[in-house]
Amino acid sequence: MTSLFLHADINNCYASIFRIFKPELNGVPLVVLSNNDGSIIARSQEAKDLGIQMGQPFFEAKPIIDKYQVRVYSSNYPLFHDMSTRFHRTLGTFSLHQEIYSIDEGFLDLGNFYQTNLQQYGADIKRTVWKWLGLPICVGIAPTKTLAKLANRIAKKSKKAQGVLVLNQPAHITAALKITDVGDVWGIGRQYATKLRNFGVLTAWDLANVNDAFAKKHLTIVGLRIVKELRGEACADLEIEPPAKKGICTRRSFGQPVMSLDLLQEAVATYMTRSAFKLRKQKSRCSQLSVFVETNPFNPNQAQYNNCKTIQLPVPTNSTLELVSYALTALKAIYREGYKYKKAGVLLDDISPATAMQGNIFDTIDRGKHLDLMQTLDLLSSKMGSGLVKVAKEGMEKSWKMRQDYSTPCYTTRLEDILVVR
DNA sequence: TCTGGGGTCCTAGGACCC
DNA sequence: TCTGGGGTCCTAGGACCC
Repeated sequence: MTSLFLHADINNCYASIFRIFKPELNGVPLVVLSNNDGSIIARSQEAKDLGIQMGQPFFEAKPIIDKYQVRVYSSNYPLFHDMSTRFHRTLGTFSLHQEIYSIDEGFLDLGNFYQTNLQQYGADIKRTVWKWLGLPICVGIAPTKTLAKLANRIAKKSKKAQGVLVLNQPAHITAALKITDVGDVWGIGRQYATKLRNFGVLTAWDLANVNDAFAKKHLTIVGLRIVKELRGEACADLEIEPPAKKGICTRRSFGQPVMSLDLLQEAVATYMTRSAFKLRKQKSRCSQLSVFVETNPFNPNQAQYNNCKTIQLPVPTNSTLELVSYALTALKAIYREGYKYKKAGVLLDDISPATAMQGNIFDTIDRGKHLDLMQTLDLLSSKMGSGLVKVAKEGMEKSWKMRQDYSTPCYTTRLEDILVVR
C-alpha cells in the first residue's frame, strides 16, 4: 500500500498575517512590499483582483494603489516568521511525519490513512488552524507530493472544494491533471513551460503522458521525477529533518546608492556578522567566502560595475571576527571608486560540521578564545536582541540600510510591541 | 526617484591525470 | 609524418522553489 501526502499552505500568507492584527484590513485590498520597499511580494485577494502582479515594481503599481486606496505594508519578517512557526506547530499536532517546506507551506505523510474520511480530516486541519491562529489555509491530499500540491492549487480556486481537495481516485486525478496548465505544475517554471508548450505539451495531463526519454532530455532528471509524480509514482519522501545549508548568503539592496568604501565596509561587515551567526546556529564552519558588489542594473544611464571576490580560508572557521576581516580584504580588492553601488552581499561556502576540527600548523589564531567570545556574543544576542553588541566595522548610523517606509510593529516577538497591543 | 532575498539541484565543459 | 581514451574533479551557468 502506498502512502498519502497532505499539503497545506496559508492563503495570501503575508497579507493574511497582517489581518490578524489589523482586522479593519479584512475585505480591503492590501499589498506587502519586498525588502527596501522595491516591489510587491504579496497581495490580498482583492489586490490580485485589481490586476496587481506578483513581483511588480512598487512605483509601477502606484497608480492603481492610489486609485483604489490599496493598503501598503513593508515586510515584517520577525512577525511572519513567528506566525509561520505557530502554523507549522499546529500542523504538527496532526502527524508525527511533518516537513516544514517553506514559511507558509508544509507536508504531512498520512501513511495508510485510506480508511479515514480524508475530506473530513483535511477540513479538520483547516478549521483548527483558523480557530487557533486566525489564518486561512487550503489543503490538498494525494499519493505524491507533486499531486498534493496540485490538489491544493485546485482547492484554492474551486468553490465546490471549500479549501480541501482529496485526489486518490484515478478518475479524479486525471480530471485534475487535465484542468491544470503545464506551467502551474510544481517544478515547471517559465522557461520549461514555454519549451513544453512549443512541443504541444499544454496541460499537466499532457506532461504526465510524455515519454521518459523526452522528459529527461528536455527537463533533466528533475523533470523526469515530476512526470513520474504526476502519474502517481512517489519519487520524493518528506524531509523531516532539515539538512544543513550548503551555502549561507546575506545580501541587501541599499536604501540609497552608496559610493564610499567606508559605507560599503559597514554594510559588508554587517552582512557577514549575520551570515556568521547563521553559520554558528547550524553548528558549522566554512572554508570559503565571497563578497560581491553591484550597481543598479535597472538604470541604463549609469556606469555599471559588478564584481565578486572569493577567498579560500586556511582553516575552516565560524568566527565573526575572522570572517569579517577576510570579507573586508575581499571588498577592498574589488572596490572601484566612482560607482553608485546599489547592492552588496556575502556568501559562505564549503561548509562542514563544527565538530570536525582539523588543525593547521601555521595557524596563528587562538581559536579557543574566539569560540568563547562567539558563544558569549550569541547568548547576548538571543537574550537582549541582535545588534546590541557588534563588531566595530558594522558602524552605528547605517545610512545605507534598506528603506521600510510602511513598517508595522512586531506584534508577537518584541516586548515593547506586545505591551502596546495589550 | 523607485525593481527582494535566500536557497536548491543539475549539466556541460575544461583541467588534469594516467 | 600526422595527434587516444577514459576517468575524476571543479566551476560557471541555468533552471527551479518560496
